[in-house]
Amino acid sequence: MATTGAAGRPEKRRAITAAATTVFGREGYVRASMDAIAAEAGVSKRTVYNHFADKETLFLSVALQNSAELAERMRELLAEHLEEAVDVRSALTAFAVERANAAPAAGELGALGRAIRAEVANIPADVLEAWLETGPAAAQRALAQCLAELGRRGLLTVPDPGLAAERFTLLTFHGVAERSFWGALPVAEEEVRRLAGSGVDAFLRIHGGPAAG
Amino acid sequence: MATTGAAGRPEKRRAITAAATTVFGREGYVRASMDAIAAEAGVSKRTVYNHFADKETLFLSVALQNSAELAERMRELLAEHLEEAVDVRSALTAFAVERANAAPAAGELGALGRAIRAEVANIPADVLEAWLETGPAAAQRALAQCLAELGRRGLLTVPDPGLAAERFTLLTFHGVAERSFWGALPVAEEEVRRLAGSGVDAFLRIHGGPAAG
DNA sequence: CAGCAGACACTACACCGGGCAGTTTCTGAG
DNA sequence: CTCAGAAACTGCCCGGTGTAGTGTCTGCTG
Repeated sequence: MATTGAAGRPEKRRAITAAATTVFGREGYVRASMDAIAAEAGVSKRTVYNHFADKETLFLSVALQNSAELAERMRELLAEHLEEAVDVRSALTAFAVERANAAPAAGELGALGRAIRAEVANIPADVLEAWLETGPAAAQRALAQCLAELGRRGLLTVPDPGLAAERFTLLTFHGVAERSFWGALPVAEEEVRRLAGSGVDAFLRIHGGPAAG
Repeated sequence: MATTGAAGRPEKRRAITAAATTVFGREGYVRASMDAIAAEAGVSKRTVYNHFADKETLFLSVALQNSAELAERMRELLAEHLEEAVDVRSALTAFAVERANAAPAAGELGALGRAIRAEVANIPADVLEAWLETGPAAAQRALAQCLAELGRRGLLTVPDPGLAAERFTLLTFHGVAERSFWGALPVAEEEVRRLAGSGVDAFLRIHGGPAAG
């Protein structure tokens, strides 16, 4: 078996998960072959099966690992841009641009998310829930906390932080995600900036300053 | 041969495209098998290949056909709900709910869109562009026109119809689409209504009435 | 009758998962 | 430090399965 325990050399295991993330992200679950993953990891296919029971187990494993990394990256971006913001508009805009550039566009992290979204109907409900919880939902919670703090400091009007976070994500992020098909196609930097700016603009009309309701 | 011309009996051809839409939508491009499509159509596999050169041709063909139908359905919804609206809020809300229920959630139409989004990296650029143009982009244009008309009638403030349509779609539609993974998972009717209502609420704070900017 | 559809077998290929024998790498005892 | 032994890895193999696409003959139908 050796699906989770400390079986095998950890270094090989890491190489395998990294390779699986790359290949699953590039090809999608069905197209990705275990041979390709083994080759990408510089490891014998037999070794892959020493570490992971089967293809599905490997996929779900890297999916969960990936969602945690993605949420972590989100927390970093939040800390970098919003925690000590003074000019809310420019801080939110910078955050939105970096988020849009980092999460779906570039390799690895967001690419695997695309594979997961494509395969969602074939993922066990409990694993999917765990993925949502440690990834997207955690990211949204972190964003909500941050916005609430900005509200407390009087820079935003945030009666419902969860709702505000949802709106911010929709307005500044989903436009880019949709346009790039979650990172499958490139989106010009200029376009990202335009969408983020326009999104922040809309967001601030609803939640900006202590004047709005 | 016989990829597009009027080869074969049109009735069989329709059965094949309908079956392909169903199976591709349910299984995705890679998992869907030509045998399954032939069976679903109640037709021999040989007949499928008499009408369509290969799997990819069949997929792209139904993709384009589907996007046109989707845009048409959108125009119907717009005409039904917004063309003669008097109470903007309730009209927009009703439209948003029906759109969210129709497009991604239910079968056929939106399901194939999910397959296309999953396969986007393997679709020829010109076909993808054509799909975008006849489907999502056309739908957005129709919505923009409608919002512009509401603006002309003084019910909304719409300086840039295209931008307004983009925001409306993001706020009232993408939340549901994301939550249901573009129709792969069911979303409770109540949840749809909540998201649509909250989205319209946000939209009206930006574009509502002649007072806003 | 002419062309299209049906049924069925068939080729060619890719892939998952595992078996096996030999080799490398780590560990721990002397 | 040396060296045996265990554990992990490698490379190649094979079996089973699923699938795209084709060949071919028979039969229906306009």
